[in-house]
Amino acid sequence: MNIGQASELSGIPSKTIRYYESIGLLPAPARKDSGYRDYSTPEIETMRFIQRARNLGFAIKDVNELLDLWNDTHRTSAQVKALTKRHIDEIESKINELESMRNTLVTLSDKCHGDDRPDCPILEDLASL
Amino acid sequence: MNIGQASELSGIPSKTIRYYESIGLLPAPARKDSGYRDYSTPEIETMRFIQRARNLGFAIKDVNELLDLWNDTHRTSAQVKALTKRHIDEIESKINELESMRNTLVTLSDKCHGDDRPDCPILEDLASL
DNA sequence: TTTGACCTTCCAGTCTCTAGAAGGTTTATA
DNA sequence: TATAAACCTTCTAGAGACTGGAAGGTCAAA
Repeated sequence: MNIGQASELSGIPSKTIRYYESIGLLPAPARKDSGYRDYSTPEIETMRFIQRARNLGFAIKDVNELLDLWNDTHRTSAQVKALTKRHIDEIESKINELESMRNTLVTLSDKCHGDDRPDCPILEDLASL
Repeated sequence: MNIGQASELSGIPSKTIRYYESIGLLPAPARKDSGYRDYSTPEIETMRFIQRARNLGFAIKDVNELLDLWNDTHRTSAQVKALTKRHIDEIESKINELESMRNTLVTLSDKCHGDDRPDCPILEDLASL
């Protein structure tokens, strides 16, 4: 099948499929006489795997590792769990950082009149007058 | 003062100060005979303003707007508050996205033995068998 | 046959820096 | 005074993960 249909079935835009191929995340598919890429079902499965992993926030490098583990019958579930734990830890530290920002911003915002007057605690805090 | 000291006082790396200048976030400072950049106190204040805004997650474009508002005596606090609210909304949607990822990952991870066996609900979910 | 929807490659841009190269200047020490 | 160390300069390229656009080839239907 053409890249357009592969895109629809996998949920990955055609451009991104080509990009994934260019960085080696996806193997180069067969080509038709026209030069068009020609995908088959197992390749679509791989794309869906990639798409789900990306939706869970795994970096491309991690997705690559997950694909390797997926294809390795000698993998241990400990390996997968360790990779996932690392990722969870990263997500949680990002959440904490964002929550801290949000708390500061909400506190400042609540103190700001938000009317026609120029005085504003948000700017004052940034300038730390 | 030299860029090194400006960097220490503002908390912004020298390289980043030059980068901010190159994109017009910071005005080009005076130069000494040697060609070295020569900063004075008000410029450090601007840098600190920028650094605090960046630490609160404002994008460069937003920092630029905040600087303009800071320097505009005819600004209204409503303008600042609106910009801040936009930013808070963005942060909250990122937090929600990350929390949703984390919840899924934790659920899957909890079901994974994490031992020497190869079977793993995390991979199974990604492959959606 | 021609139109429109596909497909191809390649280059550039996004965002916010950061590393490194190659070289000039200043300061401190031997 | 010589020289080494610590600064500073500009420039280019790379990170991560795409996305847009240009210029052109292919295919299916009217």
